[in-house]
Amino acid sequence: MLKRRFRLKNKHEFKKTYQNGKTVANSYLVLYLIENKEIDDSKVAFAVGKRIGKAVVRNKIKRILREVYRKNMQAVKKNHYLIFIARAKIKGISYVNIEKSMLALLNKTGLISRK
RNA sequence: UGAGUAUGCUGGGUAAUCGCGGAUAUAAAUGCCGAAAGGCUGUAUCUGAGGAAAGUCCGAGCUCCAUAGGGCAGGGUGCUGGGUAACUCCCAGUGGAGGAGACUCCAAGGAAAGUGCCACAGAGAUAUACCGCCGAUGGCCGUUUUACGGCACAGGCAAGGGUGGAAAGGCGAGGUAAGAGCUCACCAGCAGCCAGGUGACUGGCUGGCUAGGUAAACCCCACCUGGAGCAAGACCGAAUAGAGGGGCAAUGGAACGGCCCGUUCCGCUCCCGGGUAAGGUCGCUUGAGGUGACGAGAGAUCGUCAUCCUAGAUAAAUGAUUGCCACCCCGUAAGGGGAACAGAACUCGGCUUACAGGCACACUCAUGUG
Repeated sequence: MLKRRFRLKNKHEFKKTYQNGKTVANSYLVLYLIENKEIDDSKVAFAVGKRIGKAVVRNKIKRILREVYRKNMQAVKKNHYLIFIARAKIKGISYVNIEKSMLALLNKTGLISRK
């Protein structure tokens, strides 16, 4: 899990990101993204809807997403709000594939430099 | 040994690295963010999901609405006794149903208060006569004429057939023209009395002879029952503008689960200086609490003493990776694979549903051996 200051928490932050943010997606994830120069770091949130599965399944996916983000957050550019939304296909996907999927989205938007 | 019945428990262990929530301690700055409330960092130690955390189906605590009030309506429960804070739960019994048995299951008050319904079939479903039986009595006819035979007209019957889940207790004997509780024995059912039991009820005796089912159909009877819920609710709190307390008067409106009562508010006036949204803090975990011993009880459960403190998040922490041991599967082996149902959200007591494995104890039936 990330520390609190790297998490997106308030309603207005969510609202702003959903309404004004850019969107990119692949088959497992959707990413909402907006730049905010008022903050020093980037803030992130993960949404896993009820369509994905029962509580145990959803928790598991959230935790994997957080873990993947945590490992790669050094490379992510600052001053952004990010929201990752899990899509139905993500069920049963391994840690490695989720990591690939997330990195692909971050590359696409230029938030991290391609290795 | 096999098949089964019932009860209780368990729901991998251990170690390492990286990471997160909470508590405590400590350090750094008269620091940073914010209007304020409040929050932010490092280190150390401790601690961090379940038996169902689930479904949200019952019952409570707690909070606010009036102190939760009265009547009606509505809703719930429904054999007996006990347990409990309470229950629709639990325990022990009674009655009924099922099973060879251990044992299991039951929404188990009232159908002679009333009403409704009982499809199809069938003549008829609280009511009948289709087939049928009889035709003693009365009628008609015949003859060998105070009697007998015939007809099946009046009429009698409900035994048999047939229909049905169910056809006016069952079965046998007597009885009769044929029949019928018409009479009798036994059985079932009903009422009364006696005995036993706290009671549901059980046993016996006597009597009159018969009363269909259905109340998770309306209904009757007895008992219980106010509403909303932690997004309850309390507090802190910019902008903007409102709200709280006391007194007064009259009729309308609104609110308090539906209606009636009842209560409160809306009006005027005086006083006070405070209140709302986003946001934040509290509520928030010490409780009908766990564990052990002893005692009471048939049991549910209760009492006494000792001891322990065991998640409190809020776009919501318990994750990722790996080693060893244990378990299951595949394989001669090296080795490979697997591990259920499922994630706290105010807290308890239950119920229900889901569930890979494993353990303990009691009992029943069958078979074998001694």
